[in-house]
Amino acid sequence: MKTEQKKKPAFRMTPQRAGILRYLDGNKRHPSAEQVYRGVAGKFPGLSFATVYNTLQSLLSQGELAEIKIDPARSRFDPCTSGHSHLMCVTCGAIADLEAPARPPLPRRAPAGFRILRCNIEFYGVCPACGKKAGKKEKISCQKKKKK
Amino acid sequence: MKTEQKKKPAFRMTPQRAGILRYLDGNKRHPSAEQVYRGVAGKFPGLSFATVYNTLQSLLSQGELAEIKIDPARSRFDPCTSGHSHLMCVTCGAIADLEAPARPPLPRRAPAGFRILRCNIEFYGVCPACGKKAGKKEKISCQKKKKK
DNA sequence: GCCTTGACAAGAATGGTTCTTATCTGGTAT
DNA sequence: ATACCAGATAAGAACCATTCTTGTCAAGGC
Repeated sequence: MKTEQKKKPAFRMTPQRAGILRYLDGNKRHPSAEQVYRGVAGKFPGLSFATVYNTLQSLLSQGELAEIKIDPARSRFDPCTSGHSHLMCVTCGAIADLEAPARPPLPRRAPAGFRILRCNIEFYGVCPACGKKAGKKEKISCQKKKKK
Repeated sequence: MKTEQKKKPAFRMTPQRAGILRYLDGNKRHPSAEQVYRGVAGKFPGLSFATVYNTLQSLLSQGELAEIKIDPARSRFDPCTSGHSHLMCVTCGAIADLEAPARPPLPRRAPAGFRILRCNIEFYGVCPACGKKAGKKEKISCQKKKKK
């Protein structure tokens, strides 16, 4: 029996995955799955959405990638998993990093018997570019545009 | 002209809306749209999902209702809009209130030019009931079951 | 060189939410 | 009272991000 020594055939590197990894590496834009797909599909014309999702899931479960749940419309991903928090522009959807990890302020009184595991903190605001635009046009509601 | 004195024909009370309001009033279960639908449809057999969503949207824009974004699979709603934060059981999806508003720890260094508007804090954990079950069966992953 | 295992592409399926269309209703002005 | 009109409703289609299915393919171990 050699069951325990072949425990890691899990992640096989393929051209598609290499492309996805290259796209994500050092990427500070917090892309959505579709952005990853579009960013990589240029070099891999046959790339499938399923491949992107599968690869992202693999990376998530390996801890190589973080899923950011700040955008109500879709998941965004961050190759930097250092547990920082994020700030999203409610107008254009851009996401910025906040270096302060926003120390989880554990609630003073948790409901009896509840065991708290983790907490998410997300900040929302207006980015410099959108703030400038809004300043000019006084009031603008570009919420309708969905940023991909 | 009496244009300015007819400024509020906006929200017309109807039996369906009354039913939805009655269902929500004092409801501490943080129901999803579907739960609202099912809770009210008993008394209004012809009730449409669109009516539920429309009514919830009206209440949201009037500030009579809060949308809770703690559940990744669907929106949940809270008739109590007092700005408290929430704690969700990752196993069964139950949501509890945390009375401490979890004082928003504004980040020390916001990215230059960003104007911060608001922040969300959500807590995740295991509720007493699920904690007890998990204690018995040692390790259980009932994540697959989607609580409606 | 087989054979198992994981990866891939393509597209269907899922599920929550929104939109569309036609109909209905209640209040207002006539 | 009656016609009219804005808003509400029902029914279901549409939408969109994500997941699942199916069949095919390739790499590594034997």
